[in-house]
Amino acid sequence: MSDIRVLVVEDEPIAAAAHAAYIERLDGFTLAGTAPDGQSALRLLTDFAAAGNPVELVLLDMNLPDLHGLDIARRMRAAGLFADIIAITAVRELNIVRSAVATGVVQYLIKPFTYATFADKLASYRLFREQLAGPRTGKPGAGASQSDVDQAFASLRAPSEVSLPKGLSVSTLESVKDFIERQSGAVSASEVMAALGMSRVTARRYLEYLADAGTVSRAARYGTPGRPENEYRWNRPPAAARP
Amino acid sequence: MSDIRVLVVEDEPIAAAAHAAYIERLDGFTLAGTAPDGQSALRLLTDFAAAGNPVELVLLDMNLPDLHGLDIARRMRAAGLFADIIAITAVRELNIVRSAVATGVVQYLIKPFTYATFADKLASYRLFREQLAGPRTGKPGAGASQSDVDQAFASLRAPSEVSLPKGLSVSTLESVKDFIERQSGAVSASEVMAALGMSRVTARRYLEYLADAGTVSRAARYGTPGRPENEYRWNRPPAAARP
DNA sequence: ACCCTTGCGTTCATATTGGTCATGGAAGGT
DNA sequence: ACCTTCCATGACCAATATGAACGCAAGGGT
Repeated sequence: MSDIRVLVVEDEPIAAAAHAAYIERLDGFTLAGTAPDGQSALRLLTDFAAAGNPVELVLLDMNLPDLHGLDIARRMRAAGLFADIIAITAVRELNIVRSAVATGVVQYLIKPFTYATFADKLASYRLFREQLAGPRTGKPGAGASQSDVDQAFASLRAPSEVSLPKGLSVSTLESVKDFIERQSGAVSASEVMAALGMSRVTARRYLEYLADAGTVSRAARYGTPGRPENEYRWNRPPAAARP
Repeated sequence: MSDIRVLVVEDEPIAAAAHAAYIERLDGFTLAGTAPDGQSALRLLTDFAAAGNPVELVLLDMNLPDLHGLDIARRMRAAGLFADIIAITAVRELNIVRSAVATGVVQYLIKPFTYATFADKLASYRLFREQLAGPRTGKPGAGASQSDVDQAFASLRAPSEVSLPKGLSVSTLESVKDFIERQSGAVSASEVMAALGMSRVTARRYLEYLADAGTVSRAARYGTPGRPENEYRWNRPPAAARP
């Protein structure tokens, strides 16, 4: 099977270059081009399709200078462009997700994401494509059964598995991240311990990991007797993906 | 949450009546109308949307006298109609599935199907909608994390009893599901083991499958020494009214 | 200025559970 | 009656939060 042709749509040059580099690093994918805004993206897609060399997958940023990503998706469908779309966005609005799904968005990436997450999403998409191409070897083009379709859908929508350092669990990390994000100001390790019902050591270890990852920032808190306490504050996510 | 309004598009009167009856039998869904062909379906959708009472889900037969289902989906998107689509077809062509996904088809049913399959697909769609409405309690529109989106997508896929993974039996799964549903709070794998008289490995495997399918949610239980224990909670918010 | 108090950072060993592999036994087909 | 298939089980190893112990850096009293 030939490679899947990908178009990167991203207005920020740094992020666009990063995504393009990601694509070329991956096996089974080929970069068809990049576009900085919606109009040029639609023009590129139309040109490629007219040349008989259509783009099959679009990495689509939702926030573009001229058009919203959902508008681009809608115009693509109206123009008969059936490329699949992986949405990339920094706005974490859940109500957009449903509209995105309705316009044929197959994956949804929230910035900032790591390369592992990115690769995982694209790998699951490739698996989805492969399962649709030939679900069963003994059935030469006979047709698909319900379970074949189910399996293809399942591989497309399987949750990602991120690799964490030893000693940390995914669910605990999610709890801690969720708690810090809800707080308006900074939190200390003891406050996390009390709020989540975990031990001080555990809370501190996860906070330290998040500080190393850059998700939270760390500062000392003075003024109280005793050894100064570290306080952690949620960082606004940067616009670019972190590798 | 109010019911999900459904439009049935099917040219065969018998099948249309059957699907309509299915919808009305299901909890959480309301039949908005039926249409025998593509033109009337589009007109109905437009009228409902103009009346401020839009259809949220379309059961769309692929083979209609005037238009193909994919054409209807394409025109819907072009007209700005963002209703989700569950495709129903007798033609088992896999290459259509990809185009269907690109136009926002969330589920794919192959005729003939049983009522159980039908109900299962719609139940997973409803769970998807609920998770997008409020992914986590106590988070008033703060935003979604990557895992929230992943979980919503995961609930949309269909790993139901139609395609059980190897190593699981239907009867055991029913026992486990019944037990968890009866519990008010969360249960651990060990409690399921003790209550149902099965081994810990078996209990854990079924709980893990249910968590993966989105039927139950998984969380860590802290406070006790030793490795944290996973607790599983039935994932149904029917009476849990969120302020 | 010195020392004591205070509370957190840090480092282990420990207690449990999660995850995996190979085995046993039962059900159904031939 | 034999064989295949399939699911539950038991035992193993790996993983992860906890608790105690120790050290450290500030504040406050003398």
